[in-house]
Amino acid sequence: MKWDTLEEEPCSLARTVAAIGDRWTLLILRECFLRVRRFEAFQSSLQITRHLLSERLKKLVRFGILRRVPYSEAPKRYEYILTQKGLDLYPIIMAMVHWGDAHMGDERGRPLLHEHKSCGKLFDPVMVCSECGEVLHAKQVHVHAGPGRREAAE
Amino acid sequence: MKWDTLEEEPCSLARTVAAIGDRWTLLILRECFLRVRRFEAFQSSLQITRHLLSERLKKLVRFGILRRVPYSEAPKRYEYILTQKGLDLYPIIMAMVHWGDAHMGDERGRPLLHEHKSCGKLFDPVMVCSECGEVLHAKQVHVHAGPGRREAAE
DNA sequence: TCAACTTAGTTCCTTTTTCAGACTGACGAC
DNA sequence: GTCGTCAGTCTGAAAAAGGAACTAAGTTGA
Repeated sequence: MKWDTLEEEPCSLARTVAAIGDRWTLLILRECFLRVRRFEAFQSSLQITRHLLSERLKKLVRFGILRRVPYSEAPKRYEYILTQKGLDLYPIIMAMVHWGDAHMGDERGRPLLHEHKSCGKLFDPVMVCSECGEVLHAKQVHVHAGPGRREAAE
Repeated sequence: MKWDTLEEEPCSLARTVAAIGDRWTLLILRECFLRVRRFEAFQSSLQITRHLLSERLKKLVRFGILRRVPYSEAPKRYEYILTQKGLDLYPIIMAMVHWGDAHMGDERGRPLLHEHKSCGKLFDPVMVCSECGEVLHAKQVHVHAGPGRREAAE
């Protein structure tokens, strides 16, 4: 498969993978949600090579997930800020954190705890059905081909 | 960063990324949730090289996400089935599919539609707070260092 | 004024991964 | 006995990632 055509596949997972489906990109996004915004800050907290960081940030900007915003005119300096499209990745990141908490933990306990400001409690993210509000399980879901799949098949 | 030490980082996202954070692994998991189980079936639907497929399946088995189960004794043939740990990845996959639907779509419409068997409706997955049931947004969440982070810092 | 520092990258070379495709081995069917 | 199926392994070439030095523009401080 050619990774540059992945985003045109008639599969939303493949398209998401095209945008954020590699190790560094996911770790960069973690930092974004922890309010890291600047090149040097990403580099030193992730120990990613400057080359790759530069490339990945460009890609995230190209996909409209980050915005490159000047914060200083002279010298020209930019920071990288999540767009709404980027903020919408939050459920993905939280789902991954939650799975890691549940299945990849060690005896030391959770690395991070999450507090919901609205209710003031420590919480876990739970995925529910938009229609009935019940917790979702893989076996309770039936998949149908949608219009985008049927057209692609023609 | 050395990818083989990623799973020991005091960060649940990093540990999840260590297990499933690459392009092929995510696509293989998509197939698993679409009930694909056999080597040849993965290979032909993904067009992944046999070498990589073999490697990725081994890794998923090593992490306890898939189980390699014989379905024929002579000749010895195996299929790969999601364990509970693997099934628990469902919210991650669904969150990615949903984001792709919302932000990476084209004029043809959604590739797949999801029906919730319990309520019979087409739905979107929504992430809510386990404590109050409200929809989660990044800005409504405050992060604290947990025991696993504090010990790692010592 | 000049050296040192900061920030955001780019360049160059080496090492590691991935890719494409051929090959293996055990069996079953014809 | 040869063709087909399934689940892989092997190999050499191409692409991606890693490591470290370098650039460029401005700032600070002595």
